[in-house]
Amino acid sequence: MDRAYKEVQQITLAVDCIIFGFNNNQLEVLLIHRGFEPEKERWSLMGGFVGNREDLDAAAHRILHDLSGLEDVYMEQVRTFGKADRDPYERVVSTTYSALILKEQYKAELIAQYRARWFSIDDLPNLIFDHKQMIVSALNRLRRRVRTVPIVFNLLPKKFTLPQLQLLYEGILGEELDKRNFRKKLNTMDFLVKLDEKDMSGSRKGAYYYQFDENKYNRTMNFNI
Amino acid sequence: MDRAYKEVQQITLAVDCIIFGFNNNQLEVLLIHRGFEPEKERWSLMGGFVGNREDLDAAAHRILHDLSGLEDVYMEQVRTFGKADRDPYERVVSTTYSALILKEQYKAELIAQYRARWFSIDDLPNLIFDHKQMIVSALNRLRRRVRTVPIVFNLLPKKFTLPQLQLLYEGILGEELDKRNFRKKLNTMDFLVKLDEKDMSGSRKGAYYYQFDENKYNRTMNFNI
DNA sequence: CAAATAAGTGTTTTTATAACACTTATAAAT
DNA sequence: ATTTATAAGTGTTATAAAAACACTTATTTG
Repeated sequence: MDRAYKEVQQITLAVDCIIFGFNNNQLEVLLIHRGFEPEKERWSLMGGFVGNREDLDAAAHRILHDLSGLEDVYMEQVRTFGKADRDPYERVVSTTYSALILKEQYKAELIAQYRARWFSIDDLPNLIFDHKQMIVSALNRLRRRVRTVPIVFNLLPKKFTLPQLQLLYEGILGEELDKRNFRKKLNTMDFLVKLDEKDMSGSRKGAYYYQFDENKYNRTMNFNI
Repeated sequence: MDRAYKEVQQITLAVDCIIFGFNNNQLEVLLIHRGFEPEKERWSLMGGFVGNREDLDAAAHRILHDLSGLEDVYMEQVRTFGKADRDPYERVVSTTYSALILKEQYKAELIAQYRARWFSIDDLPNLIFDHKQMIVSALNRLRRRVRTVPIVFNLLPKKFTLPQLQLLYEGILGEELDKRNFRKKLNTMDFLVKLDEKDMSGSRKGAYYYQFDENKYNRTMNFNI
């Protein structure tokens, strides 16, 4: 191939995906148990290499799709890790992307195929390279973003209850929220639709289901938790 | 060289620096008039390529130093631009870093050497590739950051006046601030030291000089404009 | 029908932000 | 010397946002 900048060295470029899910009132990350070299039998993020004619964003989506079967997932670039020795085997610069998925959408057979597992963010295994740091920075970003952008609904089924939503926020933010203040805010923002169906599984009284109404949200784009 | 991931394509990796300065109550960006191909005679950010054994952050500092003569500059990674066709000559992925420098520290001979020029952010020339977008995203980040981290002092001399500081904030944020509220906030945060020397150049009354006291700031790390 | 349990609901207090106008120190002009 | 012009400096009130706080209700189970 022709090279316009001939003297310049080239570098292997990777994408690593921090895939967040939610379960048992805990924020979780999907990790794979590497059945291949290098670093065989250790845990790592889902990653892959960027093709020479491939957009960086597209590479992230392709890798996520290959490793999770998911398409059309909300994903954001986090940051690029470029220490020369971050991968001891070869110089690899890696850009991280973070995705929020509903765990049930993740295909069980892929879990088996990649020997993947969900880990609570409070209880991560030893990870290869700088993957721990990558998760930390993605989590920090997530904690900032969830307060101003309605992305948490990617982690919940279409119908969810307010206690569920609150537990999700508490799980992500790592702090407890006041039930009344939380609901008051949601109410004033006015993008949740109350159904007249109840989830009876979590309590005797039952909790009403709600849905996120994207159109209502788009009218104001006002979001602040 | 040995390659651990043999089948993987490699990509040219660049760093582009968005160097902000402040003058005439305006936030400015340093651009170079390219005297070389490709895109000769057009304006661009200061950039360069990442060496194969070089940390990404180090590359950013090296490039900044080469093109500005500056060392020990406060610099932050902004984001990575990776569209396959962003550089029409060759596939180049570029990570942007943003720096804030005091214009007077920038060596005049380098301005000549690189045919560089400061441009007000409200009046940018046509730029190559996606450099306009890069400036926009760095500016957005800067606007968020200046409110919670004391980085503006990089754009001011050691001794500065409160009117100067306020004009700087107004220039960065692109909005006017209330003088009394602005000063009240600074006062409660308590990291500025008032000198008993006045700057008489801007008014008849003269404005007291202040200094940023990093130790005082570090005690509370409380910053919010 | 009593007990247990999580869901649901408003008001008050506190804190932060926003709005607002006059006095003062000095240099320059007369 | 006196006046004039100019930007620097200074507090209070009003409004909005965030935080603190406790009881009632619907339903299941024993």
